[in-house]
Amino acid sequence: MNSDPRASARRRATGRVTLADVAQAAGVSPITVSRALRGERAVDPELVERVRAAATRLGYVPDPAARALASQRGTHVAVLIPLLSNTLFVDLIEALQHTLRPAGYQALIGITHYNPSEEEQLLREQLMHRPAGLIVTGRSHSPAAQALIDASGVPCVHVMETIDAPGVHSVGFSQKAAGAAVVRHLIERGRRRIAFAGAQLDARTLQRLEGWREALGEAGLHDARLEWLNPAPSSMALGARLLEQILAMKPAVDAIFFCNDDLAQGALLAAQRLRLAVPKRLAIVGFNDLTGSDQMVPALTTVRTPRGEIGQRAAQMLLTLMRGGTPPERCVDVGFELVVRESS
Amino acid sequence: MNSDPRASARRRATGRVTLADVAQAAGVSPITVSRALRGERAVDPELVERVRAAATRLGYVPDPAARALASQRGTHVAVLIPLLSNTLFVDLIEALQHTLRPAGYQALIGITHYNPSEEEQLLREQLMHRPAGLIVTGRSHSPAAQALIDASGVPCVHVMETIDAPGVHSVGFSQKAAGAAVVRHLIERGRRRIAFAGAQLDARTLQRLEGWREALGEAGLHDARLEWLNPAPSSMALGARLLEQILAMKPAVDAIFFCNDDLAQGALLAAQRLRLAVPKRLAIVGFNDLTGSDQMVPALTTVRTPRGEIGQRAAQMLLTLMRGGTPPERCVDVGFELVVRESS
DNA sequence: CTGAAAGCGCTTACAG
DNA sequence: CTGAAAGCGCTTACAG
Repeated sequence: MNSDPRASARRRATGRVTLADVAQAAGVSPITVSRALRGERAVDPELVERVRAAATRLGYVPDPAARALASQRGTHVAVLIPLLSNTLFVDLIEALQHTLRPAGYQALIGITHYNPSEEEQLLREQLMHRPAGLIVTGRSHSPAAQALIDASGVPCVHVMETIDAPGVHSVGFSQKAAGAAVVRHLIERGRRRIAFAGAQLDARTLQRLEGWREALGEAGLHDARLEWLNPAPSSMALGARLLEQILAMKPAVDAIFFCNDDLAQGALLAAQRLRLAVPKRLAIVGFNDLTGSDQMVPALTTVRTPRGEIGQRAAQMLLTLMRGGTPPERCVDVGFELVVRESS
Repeated sequence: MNSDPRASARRRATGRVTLADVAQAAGVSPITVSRALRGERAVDPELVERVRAAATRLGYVPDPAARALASQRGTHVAVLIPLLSNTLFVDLIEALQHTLRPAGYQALIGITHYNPSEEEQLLREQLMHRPAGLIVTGRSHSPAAQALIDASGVPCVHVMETIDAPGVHSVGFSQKAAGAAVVRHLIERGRRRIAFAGAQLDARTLQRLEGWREALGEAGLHDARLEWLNPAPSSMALGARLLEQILAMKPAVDAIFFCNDDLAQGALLAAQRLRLAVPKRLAIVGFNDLTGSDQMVPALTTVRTPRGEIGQRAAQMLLTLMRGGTPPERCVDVGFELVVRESS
């Protein structure tokens, strides 16, 4: 409560207000200030109050670099996603930041482009910066990447898929079950020749394919020639091309399940150019319920994937892990929702 | 050149290889290692070689936190953009990272949602982390934000617009000229009642509007009732709604310039539902050449904005600034390109 | 061109 | 529940 500025806030050469300044102003030791401000360990409530007041009065702002150096742990969370051009991941990022920022963590975004070696390289870079936590899309691609994560000891949550393995934390949904749900819906509507059109062929696409296979198999409708797999990146243009290829099949298909909405949107537009009646002659279903799918003509049937909820719950789980706690569940399934519109 | 591991790399408690270890192995002082590795100041080439070799041999990795603490400057660049859901900014981010990462900088992305107070809040947070540099979309919205930037002394480059003001660095193009170019194209094609449909109403949208006004004014075709401005976020659904509203006008319009491609795409789909002949009865032009615009039926005429080049050149300019240099130009104009397709 | 000293601002054990 | 000491790993002036 000293009002002499020289005594209450003796500044360093940098002009910055430090922990020591706050300690002096509050009449306690620096370490007590540190503990009081972080809420770590038990500190006399009255002291906490005094410290808080002094910190506010002096305009104290902790230095993340000093904290990181002393604690050997940064204040940011590294987030590895395949792409930013799929709005799926944009929604995920927004949700993550929404939960992480108020807790004092910055998200550092790394884009892997679905490339295992880029993922590994990014992981190496990010880990060098000692992140407090890690969010990774799906299972790591290369064993080397997984080894890096394990060796780092940095808490990690995998998102988008449910991964039920010891020591692995994940938030997502069953991509396979979602794929199967699409097929069952189409069968219910009387479709018999249901093609699967996949691009990129990343792990999750293949899991949806697995669901497609299983559901068709159970109905006795599976035919391997109905699998159209293209490793090129997913895009509207590719969807248009896939549609044309699949239409050339004999016997004709009566439905196509595209592994992502952008493909399905492109196919819908191509169908228009070809004057192909959707859903009358051909049903089209997408995946992810991306922007614009509800605007298409006809509106696209798809699977709504709760990436907002995934981001939020993954962030919460990571927060628990970073504080040294144990999350209630190691593998959280947030489910999915089939959105039936006009195209099926 | 000591091969005794104990002597050549005496580890700290953390097990980390430090500058001191490298110094000892190379037989020089730590500060010389620091300088040799950073390429700062003149160091005897032979020593540099020895230091490099020792660092490689020991697997030395600099600690960003320690560097940040000692130098009072972080190793990351804060990037402020309005949204990630407009792929425009995704392309920008990718280009920025592509140039920044090899130079050893990490991009920290802040999303302002076109909200000045969020921008200010983010700026405050980011600045607290002492970024090495700053990338901001357009002119800062609030004077307070600009003041924060100026006071911080952190090098800053503004992107997307050309801002020709003293002390301001920018890379972009003239949004106004681009808006005018669209209008001139439509006039050339014989259109006379050309509406402007804008959403979000951010600074750059208003600059395009300015170009629209000017070009129409010069042709004696301006009519204030042709301005349709909606502050809601840009989306396909809003584009559809705007189209319907504008179609109700009397006398009828014969062209609409949408300030962003997603609006135009939505309008194109709505036109299909309404069985409105585009471009015969109505020309539609968008802006930014986003994903899918070339796939629309009819394909969308738009303005291709070189965000990849903007990102790359802005990063280079910032790199120069961060190294204490002076970029050759303070305001770089990368231009734009009218892409005439089928909808106009 | 090179180095010894001091310091950046915080936190981690270790005591009490 | 609180604190004195040491240290995290680097860089900034200041000398020479």
